[in-house]
Amino acid sequence: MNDSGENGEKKRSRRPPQERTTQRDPERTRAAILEAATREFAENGMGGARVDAIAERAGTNKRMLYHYFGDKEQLYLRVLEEAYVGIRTAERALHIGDRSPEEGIGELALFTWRYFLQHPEFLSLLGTENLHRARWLRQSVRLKELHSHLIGELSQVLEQGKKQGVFIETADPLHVYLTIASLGYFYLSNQYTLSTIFGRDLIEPTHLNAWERHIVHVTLASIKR
Amino acid sequence: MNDSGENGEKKRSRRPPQERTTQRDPERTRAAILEAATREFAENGMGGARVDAIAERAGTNKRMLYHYFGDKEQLYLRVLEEAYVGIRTAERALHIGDRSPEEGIGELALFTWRYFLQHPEFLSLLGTENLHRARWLRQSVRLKELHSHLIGELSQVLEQGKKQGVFIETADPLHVYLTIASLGYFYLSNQYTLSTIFGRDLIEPTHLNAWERHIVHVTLASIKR
DNA sequence: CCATCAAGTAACTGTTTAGTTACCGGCTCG
DNA sequence: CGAGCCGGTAACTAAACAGTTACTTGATGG
Repeated sequence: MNDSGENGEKKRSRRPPQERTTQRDPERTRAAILEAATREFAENGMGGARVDAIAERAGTNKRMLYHYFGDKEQLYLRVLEEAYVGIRTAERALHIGDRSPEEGIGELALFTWRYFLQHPEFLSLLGTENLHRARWLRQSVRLKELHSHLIGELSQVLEQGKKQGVFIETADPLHVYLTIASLGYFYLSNQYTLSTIFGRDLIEPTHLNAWERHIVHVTLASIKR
Repeated sequence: MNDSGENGEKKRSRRPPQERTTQRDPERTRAAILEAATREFAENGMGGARVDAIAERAGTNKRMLYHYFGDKEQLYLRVLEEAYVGIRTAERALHIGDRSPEEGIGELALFTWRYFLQHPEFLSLLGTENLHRARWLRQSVRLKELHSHLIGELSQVLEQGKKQGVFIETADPLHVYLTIASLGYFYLSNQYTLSTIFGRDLIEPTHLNAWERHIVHVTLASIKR
């Protein structure tokens, strides 16, 4: 490229002042990148996210990002994995089997709705990943076993309800979970187009509360005898 | 097709042979661009879609695309508008008020599910548009009035059902539509991540049929007295 | 007390991309 | 018939982008 020439004894003096309080902290830098990447990917999708923007948001630069995560795709996969771990971990803490079957299902529905409401970035990441037909998620080994627990626990609650005669015999655990997730996901992730075409602001607290009650009502109505 | 002589007398001769059967047809070119754009935007989102790819898919080139549609954003909005017009037009042809209220709602649920199933590009476009918080749809004037008809007709059917004593008094038209749309949208648009994490191929005909029955069952169970 | 290594910075590079320009040729209407 | 318009082509350009390189700084164990 270029050598010293005029301005100094060293080979290349590209270095400006550097005012930054440079406290070194690998863990913090790593975490900052992950959090910044979560927001950037959630807001812009995989294709729209900018590596420069992630580095800037994290208060660091691209070099560190590539150092810790390899490349954009690997960083994205880490973000996605962490998002799944987040919801499944919170879900486990519910212990839906501790109450009556009806209460247990109602509680799972409430939890799912509220988690979606408080974590819009999770919904957004799911949307992006599905646009790409789970291209990155499929490569993840960590995620597969994380979900058998959910279906297992839900299955037990349903069985108990059937024995007690409160649930119909055809109730299926996967269907029940998909019903709950559908009603929460669609309402929130599509709120912008829906609010526009129907001329009603779906994110208003009144409407949010009404939909919360609706989800519990629909879920239970579909499995009660 | 080909000119004569030396071909070097003009100022600048950038022109290679040109073998194409150049039949001029503005309407066809326009339609081809729109269809190609629909596929490209659906597959890659607004950020991931490539203008060059659209032109190539349409069997034309970028110049024509900019000539007919202005720029990438305007083309995208046209694609989105056409997609909405498509589903709402097909929906109107149903005339859900012609049968019994229960049959009418069931039919709307079936129609919506099957339309989603046959038009994956529509679901994908909705996802992209919501990622961007309806940024482009909000600019559309054409779309607003298109949706009042749907809610109006649905409202009438529900009222009739309430009078006949088959539906509960609290049934709300927007909620009923959102329920139907939720169950179809989530299952299909998230099929890739869901199939991956639950280890079950949701697109298999057996599962599709089961979910179709489930949607009708849930919808009616949630409003029947 | 210095050799070494990890954390960090910013400028650079090759490629891709949206959008533009220079040019071509068939059809129609005066 | 011929002028000019409109549908069409391909090469060009400026900007943006993912990923790399050249280099600096601070801490620490021998």
